[in-house]
Amino acid sequence: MALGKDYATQECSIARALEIVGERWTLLVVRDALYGVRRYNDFLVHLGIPRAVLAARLQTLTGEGILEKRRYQQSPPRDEYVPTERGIALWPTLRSLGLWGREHFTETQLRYFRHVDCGTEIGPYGECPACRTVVPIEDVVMEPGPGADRDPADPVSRALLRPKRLLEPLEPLEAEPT
Amino acid sequence: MALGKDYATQECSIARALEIVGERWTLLVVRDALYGVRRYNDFLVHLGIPRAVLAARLQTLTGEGILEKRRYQQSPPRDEYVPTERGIALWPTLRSLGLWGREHFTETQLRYFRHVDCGTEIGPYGECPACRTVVPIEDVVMEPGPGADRDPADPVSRALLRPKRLLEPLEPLEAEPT
DNA sequence: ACAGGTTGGTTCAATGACCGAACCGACAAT
DNA sequence: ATTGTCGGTTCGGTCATTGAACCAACCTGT
Repeated sequence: MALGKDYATQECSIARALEIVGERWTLLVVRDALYGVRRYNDFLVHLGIPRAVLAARLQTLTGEGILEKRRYQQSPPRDEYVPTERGIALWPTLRSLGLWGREHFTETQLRYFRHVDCGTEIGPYGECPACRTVVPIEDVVMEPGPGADRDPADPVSRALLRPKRLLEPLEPLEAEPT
Repeated sequence: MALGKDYATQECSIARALEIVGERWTLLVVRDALYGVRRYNDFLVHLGIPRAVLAARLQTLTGEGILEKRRYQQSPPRDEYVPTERGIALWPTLRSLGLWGREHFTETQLRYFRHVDCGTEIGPYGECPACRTVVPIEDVVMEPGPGADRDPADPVSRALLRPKRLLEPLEPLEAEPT
């Protein structure tokens, strides 16, 4: 993570994890990837991240096996970045970080996460309180909450406004009627 | 968090959380606080963090209500930094981040976390698999695993080597016999 | 054939965060 | 009076981040 790059003296898996995903923007890139963002330009407009930083982060994330760069069309050559198992494994951390942020620093709820089978909101440990099972990430549906901006500027935010499963790519991104 | 300081365009509780605890060192300071570190100097030697950065982090953490600065002796005036409820609420996030780091980037286990009532190792969701309950942080005992350094240089690491409950202050810190 | 747009980058100067070392003030012990 | 400890602050140098500009490959429309 920047500068010293490592937490040299730390003998700790938390420090180890932070060396990899602790840099600025990194976890937000992973979050977006789990939300279904795949393409360089979509990350760019959704995050408002400087291009150089995005390129650097995508490179280290693919280097660490958290995202995978995958060619999805030959001409013109276009790549997408897809979360690997290792990236997906960050979901509990991101969920609990988001929960903490919401409970302590946000007035209104910005998004709901629900169990696709029953519509129940996911509990604090990632479980469905109704079904009493841990909900795998691909069975989580995300939808906007009362605090969400109904008319965001960028098309990616707008696409994320309609309910969708996590991990499901946000492909079509059809042009809007003005 | 540094530079832009905020993730301006992000309307997201994860981004909000990262604005507060996403800076370099911050989460390691909180981790140490949960492990029982209380005093400026103990953070300093245990983390190997620059003094100025530590001072800055402690200030923002107390400012955000994550740690509380508390005078514990009058002369000479000495303060300790204690995690508040808001700081304690970061435990699930830190635990799951550490779990991710261990599973994906570490060969040997550096620490065990066990349920004090039964000695069972805490499960991936913070639960005790034997008792089938979520274990509150003060009922978690931390002890070194096979990968831990048996003879670390700084006294704080050495104090953390013997099993102790989380949150329990690591006070005495007796001088060592040479 | 050519202009212009889209995508996915790289380069660069300026800014700001972080680093380590030095310094400082309050107090205690000798 | 000197030395040591604790909890900082200050400071110059280094390194990461930023935003803007540039670039190359390819496509589309005319």
